[in-house]
Amino acid sequence: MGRPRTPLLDRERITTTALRLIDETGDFSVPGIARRLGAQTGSVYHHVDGRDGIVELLRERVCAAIDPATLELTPWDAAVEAWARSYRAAFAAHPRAIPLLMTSPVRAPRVLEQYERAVGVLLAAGFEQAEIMPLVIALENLVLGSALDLAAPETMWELTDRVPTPRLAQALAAVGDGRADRAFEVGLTAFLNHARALRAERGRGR
Amino acid sequence: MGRPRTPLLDRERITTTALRLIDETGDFSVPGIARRLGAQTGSVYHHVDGRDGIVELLRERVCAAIDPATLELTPWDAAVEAWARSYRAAFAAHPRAIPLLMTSPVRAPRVLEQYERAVGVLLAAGFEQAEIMPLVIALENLVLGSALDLAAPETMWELTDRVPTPRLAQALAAVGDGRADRAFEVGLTAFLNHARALRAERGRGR
DNA sequence: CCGTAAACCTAAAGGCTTTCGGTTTCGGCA
DNA sequence: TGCCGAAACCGAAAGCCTTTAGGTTTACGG
Repeated sequence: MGRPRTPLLDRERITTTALRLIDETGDFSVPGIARRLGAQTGSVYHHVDGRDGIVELLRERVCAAIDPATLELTPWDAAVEAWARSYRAAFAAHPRAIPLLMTSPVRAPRVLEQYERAVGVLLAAGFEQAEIMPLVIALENLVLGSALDLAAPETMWELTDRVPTPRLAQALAAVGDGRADRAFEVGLTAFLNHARALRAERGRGR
Repeated sequence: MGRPRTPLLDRERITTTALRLIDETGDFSVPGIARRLGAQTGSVYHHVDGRDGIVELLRERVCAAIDPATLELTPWDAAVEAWARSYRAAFAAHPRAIPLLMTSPVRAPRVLEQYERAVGVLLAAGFEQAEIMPLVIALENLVLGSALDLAAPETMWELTDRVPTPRLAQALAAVGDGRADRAFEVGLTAFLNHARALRAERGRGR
């Protein structure tokens, strides 16, 4: 025992292992990570700020895949659309991590920066202060909601014979596999059209 | 010990206690329920199908507040709008329960029936099979997403001094308390406009 | 009156998160 | 070169949780 000649653990490896566990099993635990890395449970706590700290590292890792350049596109609606797509793609790469990330506050600097810049884009586009957050939140709901649906492909609704739902079953069959993606497209188009209309209205008002 | 003269536990009381625990603390546990009801932990399992069973009872209880009559309104978009509002209001009454309900499959018959009827409304309105589920899912994302934001009012984004986010902070301040509600309104309006446009397009095509 | 089912208790297994102290190794400084 | 503190791991344990199993008392139907 004692300090090993080559370190077994570091934040990088802990994050990678946690993400792998989530991709495979849908969840992670500190003992699980330690087992995979050949260490004892307690040792993990020397590198990481508890379980919640690992979740925050996961958020950073997953969100690193969001392309920051999207928010520099012009015009503003192209930026918003590209950002939303990149945002969603990042989460779609690790669907089972989404329930974990949705229900804890965002502390990750990289993510906060992105929101800061998104607000900047909408400000520059001429939206008013008070209507910006509702727009951002609505967009976030859209991204996370459809990403969550991606996490539970089949079992979102558990149709049983006890409750007859023929039309629901038929509609589900008609849309096929990519239903979460279709829902995202529907929501995104609706959002963008509405935002453009809002802005045009504001332009007329001045 | 042994069987008590007046029962301590039943599904009704277990559900109520669980919901109260969630409203107060944000979570529930089987021992917690048992303590409140003056029983032992194990006894709860005689009435309920494990912890997941309690979650499903909670879903039934929360969704019982959705007004089924909304889906009988005409025209179709009035029905959809009223349903969405009632759906959201039901969840908003117990915001802290939402994370629990979002991440487990829906088995509750009452909820499945509602979706069945919602599909029926859209079918009757003339939408095509393949586009119905995307619409329903997009609406569901909207409702649940904004309800989730309701659950974590202040701490959704944890602004720190380490990461400067002046514009985000200002936008948050500008919208004030009802930001989740505003986001819902934005999303709902966008959704309804888009759905109406889709249907009109479909009507022209025929 | 008796047997069975219901409802509760006691007990325990096994998992998880987190903390604490002990032990070994490494790196810098005299 | 020698030493000391910090870093990194182990071992152990507390305290929580979920779930199962078996024992005990009460209620009810025949």
